[in-house]
Amino acid sequence: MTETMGRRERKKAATRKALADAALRLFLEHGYDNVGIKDVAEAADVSTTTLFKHFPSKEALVFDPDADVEAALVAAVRDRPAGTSAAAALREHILRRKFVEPGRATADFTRLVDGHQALRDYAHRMWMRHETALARAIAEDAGRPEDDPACAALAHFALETSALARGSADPREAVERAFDLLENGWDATLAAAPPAAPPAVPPSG
Amino acid sequence: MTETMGRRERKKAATRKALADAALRLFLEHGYDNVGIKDVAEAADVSTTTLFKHFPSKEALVFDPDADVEAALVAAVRDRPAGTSAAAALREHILRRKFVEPGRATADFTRLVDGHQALRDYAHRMWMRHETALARAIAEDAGRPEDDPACAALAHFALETSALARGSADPREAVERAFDLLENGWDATLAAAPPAAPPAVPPSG
DNA sequence: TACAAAAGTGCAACGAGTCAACTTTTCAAT
DNA sequence: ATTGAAAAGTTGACTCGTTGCACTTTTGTA
Repeated sequence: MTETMGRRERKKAATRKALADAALRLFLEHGYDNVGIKDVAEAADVSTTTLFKHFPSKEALVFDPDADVEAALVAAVRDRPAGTSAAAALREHILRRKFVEPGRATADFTRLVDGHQALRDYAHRMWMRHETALARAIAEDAGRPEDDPACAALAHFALETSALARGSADPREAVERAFDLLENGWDATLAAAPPAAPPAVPPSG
Repeated sequence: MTETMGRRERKKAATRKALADAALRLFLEHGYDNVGIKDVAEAADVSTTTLFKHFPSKEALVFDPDADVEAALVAAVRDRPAGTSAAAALREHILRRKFVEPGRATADFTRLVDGHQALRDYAHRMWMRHETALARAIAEDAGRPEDDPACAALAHFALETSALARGSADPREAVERAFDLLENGWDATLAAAPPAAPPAVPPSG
C-alpha cells in the first residue's frame, strides 16, 4: 500500500521534516545564533551526523528547495500575454511574487532571514541559481543563441532586483524603477537586433 | 624623526604586512584550504589571536582594503568627458579596470581568488560596498535626490556586471552587452525626467 | 532467507573564530 | 627620567559548525 514511495523514503522524508520543523521553531523562538546544531538535532531526536546527512549546512535548515520557483520564472517569460516584452513579464512576475503572494513567508520568517547575513546570502544564492535557466528562456524567446550575453544580462539583473529591494527604504519602488531601466534597455536591445520577424523586403533576393 | 606615524603604528603595519604576505605566499604555494590560520600565524611569527586582531577572517588575509577604488568609481562619473552619460562613463571605467589595467592582480592571484567560493564572495562583497557611494554620485550628477531608486539601480547593476563577467565564456563581451542594456535604459530614464536643463519653453508661463 | 544498500549512530577530530587574563611595548605628561 | 595609561601581543582554553570513520539497524530485493 505504498502510494508512491516506499517505507524507507517516507521515513527519510519524515526525519527531514522533523529537522526542518524543529530548526525553524527553535530559531524563531530563541534566535538563529542562540541555537546550535546540537539543539536542533536533539529536538528532532537524531544525531548531528544524521542532521548533516539531510542538510548540508545550518542555513539550509531554514529553506526548503522550492522546485517550482524556477519553472514559474521560465513560464512567466514563455507564457506571457502577447504584445508585452520579456522584461515587462519579469517585472510583473517578480512584483507579484514579492509583494502580492507572500508565499509561505510569514513576518517572523522574513524577519529571521534578513536579520542574519548568512541566511540572507544563502537565500540570495538559491534565488540566483535560476539565472541560467532564465537566461535560456529569454534567449529562446528572443530567437537568440542560448548563451547570448544580452539575455544573460537581463536575467541576471532581473533576479538581482531582489537584492536591490532589500536595503531600500521603499522596496517596491526600488524594484519598479530598476525594471524601468531594464525594460527600456531591453526594448532598445531588441530594436537594434530584432527577433525573427518576417522582413518587409526579402533578404539578398 | 617619525615621518608621519609613530613607532607603534609602524610596527603594527609591519606585522599586518607580514601576515598578509605570509598568507598570500602560503596560499599560492599550497592552496587555500591546505593552509590553516595557524600556519599563516606561525609563518608571520605571531599567535593566531594576534592574526585575528589584524584581519577579521581568513578570507580577509587575501585582500587589502583598497581605499581609492571607491574614489575612482565616483570620479569616473563626476569627471567624465562632456557629452557622455554616466552609464557610458561607468562602462569605460569598469572595462579599463578589469581588462586593461590588471592592477596588482597577477594570474596566480586571480586563479587563487576565483578558484574558491569563499574568496569570490568576499571579493564581490567588498566590491559591492561601493554601491551607495556610487549611487549618490550618479544621483548628484543627474540632479536627483541622493536616494533616487533609478540611480541606485544603475549603480547596483553597473557593479554587478563584474559578477556577470565571471562565469561567462567571454567576460569582456558579457560586460559590454550588459552595459548596452544599462546605457540604453539609462538614456530613456533621463529622457523621461531630464536633469535641470533650461527648458526651451518656460514652464507654465 | 540471505544479501546489499541505505539510514542512522557515536565518537573523535579539525579548523575558524572568540574570550579572558596577562605581559610587553610605546606614547605622552609630568 | 618616571610614571601611568593605552595599545599590541601572548597564551590557552573554549565554542561551534562540519567531517570522517567504524559500526549497527532497517529496508528493499534477489
